[in-house]
Amino acid sequence: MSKRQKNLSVSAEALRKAEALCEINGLKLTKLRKQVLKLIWRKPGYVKAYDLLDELKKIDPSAKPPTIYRTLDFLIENGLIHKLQSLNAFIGCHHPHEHNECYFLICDSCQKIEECCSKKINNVVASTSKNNNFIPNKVTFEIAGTCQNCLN
Amino acid sequence: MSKRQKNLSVSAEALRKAEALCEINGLKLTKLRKQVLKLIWRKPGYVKAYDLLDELKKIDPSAKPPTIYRTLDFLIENGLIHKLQSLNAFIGCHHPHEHNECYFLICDSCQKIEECCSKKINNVVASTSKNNNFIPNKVTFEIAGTCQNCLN
DNA sequence: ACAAATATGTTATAATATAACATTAATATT
DNA sequence: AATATTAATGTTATATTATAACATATTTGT
Repeated sequence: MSKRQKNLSVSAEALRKAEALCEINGLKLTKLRKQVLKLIWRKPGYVKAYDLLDELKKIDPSAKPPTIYRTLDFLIENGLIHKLQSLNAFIGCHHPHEHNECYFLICDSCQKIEECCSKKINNVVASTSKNNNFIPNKVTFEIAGTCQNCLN
Repeated sequence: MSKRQKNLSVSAEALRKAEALCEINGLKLTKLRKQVLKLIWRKPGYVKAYDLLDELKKIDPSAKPPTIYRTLDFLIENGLIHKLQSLNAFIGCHHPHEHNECYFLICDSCQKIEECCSKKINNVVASTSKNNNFIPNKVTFEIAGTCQNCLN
């Protein structure tokens, strides 16, 4: 399977998951939201908001910054995508609603992102919070560095 | 000791540490850099770049965005302050150069920041990276939520 | 004293994001 | 079905965050 084919199937799978989840949860995955989600998945790595806006404009020339940012907000709130805080960028979530704590390995060299979800990390977040009498709400955990592929 | 006094002494201590470290490492803590570092420590929580710029302008009316951003870059590179990626904000480091991995508990309610450094977290970063054949460079770990004080 | 490197000054603009209000579409209520 | 309510989208304007590019000054090394 070619890279492009693989990406297409990942994207299609993500879209199906998103539709199913919105159905179940009574969320409206409108035409606009679906288009944006599709655009996000179309790129192999992460996407920047204004790049997304440029893509969207090709479909809907009247699109403007609030169009994108509102849609991103919806997708983030409902766990369909994540914001990478250290990059001001966005990326599709591979397992929406399974849980809400995701961690990222960001390759500085090839821009690829690895989404990691580990019990160990969750435990550390929980224990760190507990030790400080802190009630966690949103966790940002991003490790930038070099991926295996780029080391060679 | 009053809150203000405490803050003053924390700030003074931080400044002394910064001076000592720059001395040792052959870094130039110029007048501008020291002023900015002082302004950062003067606030109890975190600071935004343009707020800092406004403060700096009171001392030096010719200050402009690059003045602040360049100075922040120097301070970050040399471990004297941290950038909070999820807030686009800056905060002084309590233990510059002791190590470079710091984690933050950010109270959404009172804006106070707790700087946490834990072996456990370092271990998780190391093991997560290793499991993914990833060489970590910069870690962003920020937990937003509610602090003990704000729960009551 | 001179060259090179570093730091700062200055202008302009890029990149990221939101406020505020208008309109349209979907849903619920009578 | 008509109406009210809520949710989504459209639109204009502007706020916020950050950097590029080039000029000048200061410090450091030779």
